Amino acid sequence: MDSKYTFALRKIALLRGIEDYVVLSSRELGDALEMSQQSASKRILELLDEKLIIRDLGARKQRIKLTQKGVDELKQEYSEYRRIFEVSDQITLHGVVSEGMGEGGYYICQVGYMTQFEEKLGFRPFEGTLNIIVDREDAGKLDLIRSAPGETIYGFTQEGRTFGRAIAHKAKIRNIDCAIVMPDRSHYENVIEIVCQYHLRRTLSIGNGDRVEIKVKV
Amino acid sequence: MDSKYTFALRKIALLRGIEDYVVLSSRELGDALEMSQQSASKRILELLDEKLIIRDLGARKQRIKLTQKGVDELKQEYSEYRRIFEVSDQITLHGVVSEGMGEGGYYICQVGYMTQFEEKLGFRPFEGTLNIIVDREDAGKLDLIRSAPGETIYGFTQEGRTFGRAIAHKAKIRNIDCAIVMPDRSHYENVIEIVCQYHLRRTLSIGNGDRVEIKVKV
DNA sequence: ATTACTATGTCACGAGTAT
DNA sequence: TATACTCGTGACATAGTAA
Repeated sequence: MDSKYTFALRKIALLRGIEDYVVLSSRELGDALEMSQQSASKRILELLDEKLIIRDLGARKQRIKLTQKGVDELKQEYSEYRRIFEVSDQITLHGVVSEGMGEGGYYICQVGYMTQFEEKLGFRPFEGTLNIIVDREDAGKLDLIRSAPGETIYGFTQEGRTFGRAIAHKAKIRNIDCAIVMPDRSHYENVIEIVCQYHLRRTLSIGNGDRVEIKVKV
Repeated sequence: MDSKYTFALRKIALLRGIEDYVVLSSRELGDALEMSQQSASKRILELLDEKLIIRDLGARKQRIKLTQKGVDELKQEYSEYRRIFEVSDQITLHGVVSEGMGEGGYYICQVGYMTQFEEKLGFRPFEGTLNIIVDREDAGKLDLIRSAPGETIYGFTQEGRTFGRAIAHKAKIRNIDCAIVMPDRSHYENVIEIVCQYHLRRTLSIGNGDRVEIKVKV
């Protein structure tokens, strides 16, 4: 990706062009990018061509908004910066214990997953997962974790049913070894599932609504 | 600052060129930047010219390292990304209460400061500051706070002595209004000073070594 | 006021090559 | 092997201007 494009995208994003359309004339963008109105206009056309932004060209003023592709492009650069400046090899997530839908438990019990967990994480998980709703302010850390390699848990098919690929990241909760398991496809959710050798609710005496801290290795 | 320069700086930083010299041939940099060896060589000369990197040109291999100016340039872009993706209007700092040197208390008692605090923060500070050693993982948040406007507390001269300018950022500690006060010149320290209407150690029953959370408005 | 086309000038890129 | 020079080509920025 050309750095000229992300530079322009970043300036548009700073004007809140991620959440919604933002009124932005080519002159204003030119001022922000320290270039002429003509060049800014051309840059906008290029960004449109690359499908990094979409535009609502009204009679008098155009309104601009980043596409998902544009947002993803910026998130990738943001991840690079985090890798540069957050040198620590662990990321601390804060959140609260949630009921969850019990689904995770059903999935991880599948022998196709279990053997991989034992092999790649070094423990055989308790047959259930602990769901954590991660604090809004830590949502960015989830992207950072998603961009880390982790342990790949391969998918498989059993009795005609498909079980998808997942990525496990080794972690600790109150100094107990565990792992957070994320579906392969980025979900952009703020709920994570934790697998652990022990029954965490009982072992740590925690229940729904309790605040917890998870240290994820990256 | 040209986006081409920060793009190159970022790639060098990802190779750990912030902490120490990194062996990096012009061909390798060219590969990382998706450009020719010749252009990468030219880019290196430009970065040297702008004093964004320094180089140790050995007989066979050159070693490259970012200068402070180069690091600052990247930090500024990083702050922009944080402003984009950490949309919350408050930043939560974690840290532990520290003894401090008692200096802060002497400074803020000066009437030249006190009147400004009353006017700009809406309370008359208790005559002393609470020092917090901010967790290493939250160090980046301090940069983000420094890049926010805050309330400027002007310097003055009294009895031949100069009292410098400072920036106050409104904050809350356990839901009590307070403010963190930072010297104008970036110190890159991880200790912050908190001023508050009340004697925080007594009001909150906290002492040296206790963990606290401060929510700073930005 | 806008956006964006065309013409023109500048400079960035890379091939070839010297060191 | 390296780095980095010269130089031809073209991509990119801007001025002028149309719509």
